[in-house]
Amino acid sequence: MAHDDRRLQVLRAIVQDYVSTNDPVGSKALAERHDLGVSPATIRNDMAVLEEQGYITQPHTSAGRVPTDKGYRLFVDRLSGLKPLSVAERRAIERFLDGALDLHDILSRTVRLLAQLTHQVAVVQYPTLSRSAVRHLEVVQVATARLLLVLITDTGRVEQRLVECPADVDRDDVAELRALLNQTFAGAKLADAAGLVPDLLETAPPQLRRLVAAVGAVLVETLVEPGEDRLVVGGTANLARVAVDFSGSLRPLLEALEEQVVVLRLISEVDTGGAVLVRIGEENAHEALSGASVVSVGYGSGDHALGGLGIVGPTRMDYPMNMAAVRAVARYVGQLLAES
Amino acid sequence: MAHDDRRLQVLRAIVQDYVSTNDPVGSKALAERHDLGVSPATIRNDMAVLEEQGYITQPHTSAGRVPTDKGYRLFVDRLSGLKPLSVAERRAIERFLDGALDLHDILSRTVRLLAQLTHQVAVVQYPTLSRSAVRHLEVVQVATARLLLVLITDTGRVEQRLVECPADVDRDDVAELRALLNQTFAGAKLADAAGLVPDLLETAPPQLRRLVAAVGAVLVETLVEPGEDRLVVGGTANLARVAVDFSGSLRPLLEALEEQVVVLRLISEVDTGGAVLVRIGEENAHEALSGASVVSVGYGSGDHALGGLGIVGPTRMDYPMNMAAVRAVARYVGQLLAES
DNA sequence: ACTGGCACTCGCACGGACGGAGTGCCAGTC
DNA sequence: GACTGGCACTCCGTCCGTGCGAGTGCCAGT
Repeated sequence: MAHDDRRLQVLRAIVQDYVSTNDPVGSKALAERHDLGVSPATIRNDMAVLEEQGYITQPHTSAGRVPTDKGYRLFVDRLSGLKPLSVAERRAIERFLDGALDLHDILSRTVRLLAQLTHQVAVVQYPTLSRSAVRHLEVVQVATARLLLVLITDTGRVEQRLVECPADVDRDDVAELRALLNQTFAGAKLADAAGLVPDLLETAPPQLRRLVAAVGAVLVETLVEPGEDRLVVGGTANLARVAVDFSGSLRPLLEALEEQVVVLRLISEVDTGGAVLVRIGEENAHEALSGASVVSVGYGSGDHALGGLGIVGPTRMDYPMNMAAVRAVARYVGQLLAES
Repeated sequence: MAHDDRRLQVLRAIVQDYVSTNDPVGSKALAERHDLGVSPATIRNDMAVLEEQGYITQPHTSAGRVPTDKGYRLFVDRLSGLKPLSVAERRAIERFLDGALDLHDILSRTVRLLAQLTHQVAVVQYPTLSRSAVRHLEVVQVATARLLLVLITDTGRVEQRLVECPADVDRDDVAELRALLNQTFAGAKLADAAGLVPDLLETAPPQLRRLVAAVGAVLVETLVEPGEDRLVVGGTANLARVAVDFSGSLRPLLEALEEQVVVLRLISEVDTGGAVLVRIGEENAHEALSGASVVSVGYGSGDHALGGLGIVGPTRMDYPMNMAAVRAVARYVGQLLAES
């Protein structure tokens, strides 16, 4: 119907204006700035309906309208695509990320890049261990009864753990252990690797048994423990700029970012195949994020995701732009990790 | 002289009161809360002198007095010691740091601990490479003409670099290279290690020459490049609590923390033997820190420092407490790193 | 050298008035 | 039936004037 359609245009216009001006938007201003082809009075009627349906609200009687979470949701789902990045922005992505030295460098550049592109807080998750594969296992003897186990994955991540051995360890045994470990695990997905440990125990030569048991235990712990999933956070300075959107108190949000609970949101979406996920305001279960939106997407090489990255900002944000930026950066990072 | 002495007591009282209340402190309140043994009128005279000398100032006529940077400096240098930590605080340090898994874990725990103890932003520098020694060098062949060089230091830091080789590499050569590298570098201070590369080139068997040259180049780069000095920052949420001290705008400070220029301040003091360094307000050359103070100290095992750690907060902070906390944490971290 | 008293200065909180932006509703028009 | 112009109303934000309280500087007295 003609009405419904125009009403959605009105909603879109409200979201766009409100995002750019931060002022509740009134019917008159709307009629002036957008070619809706109707008078303010008509727009007022549409607004009344939109308000009744819960898409917009008034901060107080006789103020302009402001989108609700539900309004942003509709806007994101049906009223906006992804705003294509400018050439300058695309070039910035390449310039920023090329020449990274190692994994940590890639991720910290990514987070700075995202923060700069979107002017929001950027969050990047380290590649999940379980989705990558073992490239190499290294064993270094650091004391007579102490080994350092270093796990190198095909995503360039390096994990290290100290292993306390039950007894003094022979040099030759270390070499043999190293060979045995690599023979067993090289190329295995980390998710599967833990399951190989029992086999390893069986096939190990007798004199290595106890050693393998100790190392195996630590290895399993390293492989399955997802608590160590690290996060890189950047751009918190951008929060100061939009402090007004958070009713003055940045505290809970900063705390949440440090607690790294946000990562749970980022993680819970890796299965979707490359779609950008937007969580708006109250949709974020966590209370500290009730005034914030999270735009996230999984990155990875090829079909499976290695981790998530995204941004956190006020619900009043430029969704089309941010969604495009997040997706573009994720794609580029995915490529980069596939190469190295 | 009696006057001078009492004037300093007055300054100390002003700093203490102002730090705890955040209100400009007046002569009457001062006389009530402290046993200075004189009347408010006398205190007023002292205050007038202190103001003339530049130790305190009035926000506006007929308000109380507030310490200047110079006033805080005098307070720190001559009027306060380090407030001993409570038993609970000491215990918290142990509880927090014991059981750390690896270097990154130690440092991120440290930064959280410091932030929690001081209620300020905490900053910890990764151990400087040049001060630590090589524990092990690992070479992993990741493609026919591509090696991954992993450097493990005695402080538990792991650095990794890809090496592009001039030609395909033989498996046996990799093993020989590994042995050669460890034989040459094991135990060497990283600062000295770069100097050993030429020797290595001379003594290497002929068939390894080209390989050693490629690896050596990357190794030198890794050893001398101090730009990679990483920083762990935490407790930024604490800034929100003291936002009022920064005239409302946290922006520059947050930006400075992200730019990691603060590390320069932290680094520039490692030579001093364990003394806590305090930089107050304008003493920090960087403009964004003009309203902030930095309390820092070097940490390390034994005589030489491995890196710096400290806190950043408003000039209006509890210096005795924060200095004590920073020193205690640095000592504990130093011990911890010496053990592992 | 210190003290009590006193006049003076300001900043700040309170409160009323005002203007403006925006709304809802209604009668009129195409 | 959908849209429009007009109108009365509401309410927020701002401005301004006032009063109060805290604090000071100075001075005369002990």
